[in-house]
Amino acid sequence: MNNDAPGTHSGKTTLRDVAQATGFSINTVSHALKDKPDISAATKERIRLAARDLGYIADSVAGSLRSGVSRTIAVILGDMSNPHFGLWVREIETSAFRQGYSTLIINTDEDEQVEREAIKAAVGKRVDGIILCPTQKSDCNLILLKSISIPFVLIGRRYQDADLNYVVPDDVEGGCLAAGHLLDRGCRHILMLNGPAHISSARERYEGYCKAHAERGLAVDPRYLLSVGVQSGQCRRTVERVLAEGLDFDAVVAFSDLLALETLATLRSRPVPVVGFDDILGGMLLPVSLTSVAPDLNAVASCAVSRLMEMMAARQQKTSAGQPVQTVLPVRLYSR
Amino acid sequence: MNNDAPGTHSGKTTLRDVAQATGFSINTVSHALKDKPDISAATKERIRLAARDLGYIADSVAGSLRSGVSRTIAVILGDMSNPHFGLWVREIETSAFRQGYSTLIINTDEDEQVEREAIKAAVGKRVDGIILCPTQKSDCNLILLKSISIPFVLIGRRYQDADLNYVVPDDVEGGCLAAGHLLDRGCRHILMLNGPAHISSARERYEGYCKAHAERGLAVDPRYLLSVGVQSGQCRRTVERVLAEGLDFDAVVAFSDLLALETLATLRSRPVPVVGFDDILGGMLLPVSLTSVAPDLNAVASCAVSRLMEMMAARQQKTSAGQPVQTVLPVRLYSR
DNA sequence: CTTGCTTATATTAACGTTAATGATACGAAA
DNA sequence: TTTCGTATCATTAACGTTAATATAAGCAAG
Repeated sequence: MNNDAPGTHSGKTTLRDVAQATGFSINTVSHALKDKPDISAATKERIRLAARDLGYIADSVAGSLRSGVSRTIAVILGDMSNPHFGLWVREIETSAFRQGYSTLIINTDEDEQVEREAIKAAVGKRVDGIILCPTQKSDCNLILLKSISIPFVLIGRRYQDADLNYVVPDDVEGGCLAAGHLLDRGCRHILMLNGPAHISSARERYEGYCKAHAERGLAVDPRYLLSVGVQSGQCRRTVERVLAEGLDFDAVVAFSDLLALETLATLRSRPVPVVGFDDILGGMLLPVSLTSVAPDLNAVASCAVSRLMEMMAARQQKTSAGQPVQTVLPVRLYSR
Repeated sequence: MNNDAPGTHSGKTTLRDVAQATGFSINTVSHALKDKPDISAATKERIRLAARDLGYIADSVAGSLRSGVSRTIAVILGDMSNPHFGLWVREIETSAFRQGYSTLIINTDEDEQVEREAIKAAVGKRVDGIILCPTQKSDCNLILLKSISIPFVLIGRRYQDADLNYVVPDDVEGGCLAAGHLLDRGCRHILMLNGPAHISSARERYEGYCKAHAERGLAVDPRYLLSVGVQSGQCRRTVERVLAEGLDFDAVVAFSDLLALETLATLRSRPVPVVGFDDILGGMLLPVSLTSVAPDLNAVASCAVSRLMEMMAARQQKTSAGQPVQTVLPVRLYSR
């Protein structure tokens, strides 16, 4: 026991202070507060009391440096103020916090360069795992991420890569449900206001859209596929352009509920059925009705967290993380 | 130069690896990569190249431990999936990231105990600053926060405490604007579906509500003040109860746009004017119209970040943070 | 009565970085 | 020539924790 220390101590309480106060060694204090089995119950109690009295808060930065684990995860995605992503982040953070993990959030604004910096920032912060909704503008950030040996799970978007872990909704089925719903109501010219083609979910939803037509022996007119930026206002302009060009449509499938609602707002006068995605109205109670295709958003998020936790645990125990897990969650059509 | 190292190296690239590769000392490499002035340009360039080739990513955990700054801030609030908070977090994160800071987000669900753990987690992670929207159920977490010498800024809610730094909208004026707008339209029995009374913004908005009446020589009937939990569905029940009880009202001021929209949905049949707060529809384009009182939400968030940055800078330079800054941002009434 | 095992604690070293300080060489000024 | 500053780089120590290892005491078994 040689905690020879300067009498007074300026800053915050450290293990050393608690050690001095109790007469135990720093290591014993550390083990006691971590509830390790090799400390007697009486000692643990004494130390815990002293720590509480001194207002000790463990410095997890120092702990991380030594142990190599930070109990922090990073969530990297386009824009968390988008309700759809916001719900994910909320669920991820809550779930992680309950398991003793902190959550670092980074918005990429769908910018690949920002995404790259975000990944580097997360790695530098020594996060134990990353949940990423990739921009998918190219796969070079994916390559970067794979080159670093940090567990990560993709959410909402995926690559054709058997090594990856991801959790996505069944977007093919989703597109099929959305288009099928409208086709079965007699619509024959369904405008698809889709997301950018580099995003897997956009491609897959269009695939489902085509499938729904094919299943009913109907042809797909490619003129009805339009790509819309996700920024607000983009949709209104696109719809107005379509109207001006005189392309005739009797229904709309939109890439998100936000776009769907914007479409409804733009088409206010003419009552065209619109189907969106993500069911963001499910949690609220609004004076609008909207049909929407969605998975259980919370399930997607918590599934991603679970898988990431498994991978992080495996890594810590130096066991293999096992086979990649690729989860495709079922979607439903909601009428609100 | 004695970077005697084992030939091969398992894990990630560290300063030592770059030092070995270039023949410089670890310290020189560190200084070069941090662009300190005491390294020659040629050396900096050589080191930068080597670092890039080796895929070096600085370990900010180690850096934080040594330097005492983590370049991380924490945002602690009720529920970031609430659009109003989501916009704040989004703005805070983006603004912080641009200035080289990472953002830790913690949802308290308005639970005081969780808030306490959140603060401790943030302190343990050695964040340089905290932006907090306090639950205000009591002020014991505020006392905790003040006892730790970490800069923090309150956002959206405040205490009567001259020592605190906060950024809030002008809620008194907001309540006054909302009620005044309805009074001027001839409404005389304005139901106020307010937030819980322990929240400062709820109290202040009611103060404004009363002020608007007083300014017009009208009395306020306290039966028209109702407190509503912020969880979804609460509002519907409250409104239905009011209707059942036969309390007569000809307008509604709701504590948030979400509550306002829920009220509109509940009152669908009877067209009662409703005013909300936060103008969350401002960024979207929805097929609903809603009158709302709000500050510039992004301004609130970026103002909080600016002030926090100032305080963190002052702390780092060991200068005083100066007088507390208490910002009350103007609000406007928007008709969407 | 020793040997060996278990329990409870202490000691040592290390994580990767940066602050503080040291050292060297070179050129300018005395 | 000597001295001293300056520019450039190296060395040392420290941040606070935890893994690994050592030590001591107590007790059971041979």
